[in-house]
Amino acid sequence: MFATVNEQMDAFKTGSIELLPEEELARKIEKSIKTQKPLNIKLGADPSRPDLHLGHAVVLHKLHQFQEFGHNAVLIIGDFTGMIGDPSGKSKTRTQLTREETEENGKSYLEQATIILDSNRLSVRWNTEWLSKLNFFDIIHLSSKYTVAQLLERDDFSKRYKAHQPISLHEFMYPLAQAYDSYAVNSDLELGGSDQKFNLLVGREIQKAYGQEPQCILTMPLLEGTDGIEKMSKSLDNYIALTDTPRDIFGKVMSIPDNMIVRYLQYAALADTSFVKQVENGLVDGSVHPRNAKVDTAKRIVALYHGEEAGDNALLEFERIFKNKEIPDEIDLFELEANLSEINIVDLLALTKLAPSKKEARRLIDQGGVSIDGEKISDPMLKISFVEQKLLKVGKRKFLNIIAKQ
RNA sequence: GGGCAGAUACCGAAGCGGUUAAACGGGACAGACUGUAAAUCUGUUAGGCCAUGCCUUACGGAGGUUCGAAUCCUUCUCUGCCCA
Repeated sequence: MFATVNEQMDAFKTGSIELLPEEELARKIEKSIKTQKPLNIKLGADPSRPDLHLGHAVVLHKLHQFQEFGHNAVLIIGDFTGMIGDPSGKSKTRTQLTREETEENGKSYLEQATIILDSNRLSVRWNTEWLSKLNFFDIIHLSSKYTVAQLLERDDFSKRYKAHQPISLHEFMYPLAQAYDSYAVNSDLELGGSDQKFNLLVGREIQKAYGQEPQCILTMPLLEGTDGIEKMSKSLDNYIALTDTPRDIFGKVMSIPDNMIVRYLQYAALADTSFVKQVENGLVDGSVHPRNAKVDTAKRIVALYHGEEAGDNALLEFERIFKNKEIPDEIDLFELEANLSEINIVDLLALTKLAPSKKEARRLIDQGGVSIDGEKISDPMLKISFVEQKLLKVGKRKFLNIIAKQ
């Protein structure tokens, strides 16, 4: 049933940043082989952002790998902790969510996570189950196991502290709550992004304090967003969502800076280590053109979520639009009310939401970003009849067919 | 409990009585260029209109002083620092 200790260790370490402590995990794996009992691999899900993207996928794929080796994935939906708000990596206090929001987001998270995870070897736990039962005494008891100085060691806390920025007490409780989760599910190993290292380590301390064998921790890199600088996140709008269309995934990957190609190839496309090396070297010595490497990476990522064929199609579509400046395969149709047989171009842009306001619409026209059936529009007062269907194009990638209802 | 400092557009940050829809940087958007939605360069970046101009909102909230305030005063909310 299980692969050897060495095989597992090598596989798990691949692509990770830190695995601590290694010998301890080796021992756990050994024991699991001997007793034929899978390990509990914990991953905490933050339900404050319900849209999963390729950044989350890095960790989810790693968790999936554990599943493939026969281990038990324990996905914790932080519906309770979501109401606290994880301060990790944030310079500001996070907004707290309501019960309803976390519940809904948690469900949506789960749906998206199972795009990657094998739902057969997955147990899903909502941490309200145990955290909501703790009374004030329990909480004080829990907090007595950790010190303020220890908490202030955490990078983002100490930065905020030094910069005289507020840190609310409840934020201090977050790592403890997350650590308690590890105890509650008897975690053998907790996975997380590298920014989670501190929280994961607190888990070890708390497990020990509660008389449980401490978990190992495995951290994965934080994938940069499409801007190539900040980590991928929804709030920075530099993300590629798991549920994005093939066309969007492809296009967004093409928009990453060239120096991100290798990283995306490794962590988003999950290419073999040897192949990644090969491309990396090729880019350095010039034998691989960055555009081609990027196209390949984009194709692989699309294929990962939508299949090979979708990857190929996305490439063809991309070339058609941007290389040959043709129009895409499928364009949405917008039907104008029949009484609007003639409409002003500015009104049309606002009505179709291709421009957020009429003022913005005028600006776009000014800048030469608007065309109808390939003809650039320069007069914002222009009225157009849509008795027969026409193609409206805004910017480089917004297309919409317009026709008046009969 | 007391003293001090601060809150500016998507973000960071100037401005400290008028010519400020608010410098500058980032971001975003558009254009040019390109074997890329890379890089680079240029421009734009509150909303509305019977529009070469006009109107409405906008500098934490609410009042006030003034011909005129983001800029001065009062008060409220929030935050940091120091003292207890």
